[in-house]
Amino acid sequence: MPELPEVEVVRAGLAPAVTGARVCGVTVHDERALTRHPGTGADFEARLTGRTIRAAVRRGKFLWLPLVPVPGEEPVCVVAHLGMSGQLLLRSTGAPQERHERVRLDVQHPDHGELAVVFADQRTFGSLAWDTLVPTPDGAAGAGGDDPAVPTQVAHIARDPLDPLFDDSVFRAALTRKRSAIKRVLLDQTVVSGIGNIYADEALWAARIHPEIVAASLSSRAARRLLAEVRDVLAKALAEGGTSFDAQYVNVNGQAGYFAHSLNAYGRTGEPCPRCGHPLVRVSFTNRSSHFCARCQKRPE
DNA sequence: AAACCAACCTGACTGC
DNA sequence: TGCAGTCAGGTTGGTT
Repeated sequence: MPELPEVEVVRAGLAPAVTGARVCGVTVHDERALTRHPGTGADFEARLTGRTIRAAVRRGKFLWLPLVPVPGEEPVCVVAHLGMSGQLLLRSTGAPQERHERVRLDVQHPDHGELAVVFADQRTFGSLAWDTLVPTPDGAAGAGGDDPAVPTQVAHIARDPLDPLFDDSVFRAALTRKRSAIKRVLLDQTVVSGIGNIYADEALWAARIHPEIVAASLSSRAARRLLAEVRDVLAKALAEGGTSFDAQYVNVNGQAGYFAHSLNAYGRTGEPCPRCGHPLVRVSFTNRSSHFCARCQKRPE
């Protein structure tokens, strides 16, 4: 379930279960889930076993679990990315293996007892990895009111639009320097993080902006409107538990989100635009699809 | 430096 | 029933 709202739903579900919990066992079923881990599966298991989780933190679509420090060691964490089909599930200890289970952490929580944290991932684009925490590039606090640190793998990722320290004027200034299509810029995680194909299409539809307009050609007013719509759609989707089209995209308890019912453009090819009634179109774009209303979202001649 | 594309995977669905 | 082709929520690393 992998754009900002879905990852935040997972983070929020994970946090109370893992904060303060001790990892008493790690099982790597499939090393393809560790493509971003610097060592083998056995190395991952050995490093993590016996450690205590301090929090569950997110930036954009990345999620990480900082570990309680060991004296003399640099700050470390387990960093997770769900890719296209990754899930983090909370299960009872000893629960049967999930269909696409790749890694299992058995944890012991001082208040909640034993629990299994299962990483399942059909397409294996997601991953878990051991990583060190480094100071945030801007020196300010990381996500979730945590300390000013991010995993090295996340250092290049911009703050997301729901981060209180996201700088709107820096974002708008970046747009004026980009000659590529506005949708491509929205999907560039080094400019603004957390937005994927669904919410890019939804925000552009809401702001009445054609996805292929050159970013730099947007007026300051249009850029402000777009950012406001990005925030609005992310917040609404989060409130609805995220977007689920099938059983792949679920929270830590395996439940789907409801936002698919509220989509205005994404996946609605041929249906009438909810605003003007003109049929929505799907256009191939960057090896994926854009959905929009050609009447409401005019491309300049 | 910025922009683009192929590659990494599995599974569901469509049309012949 | 089978088989080929298409599509799916993302990121990276290499090439222009």
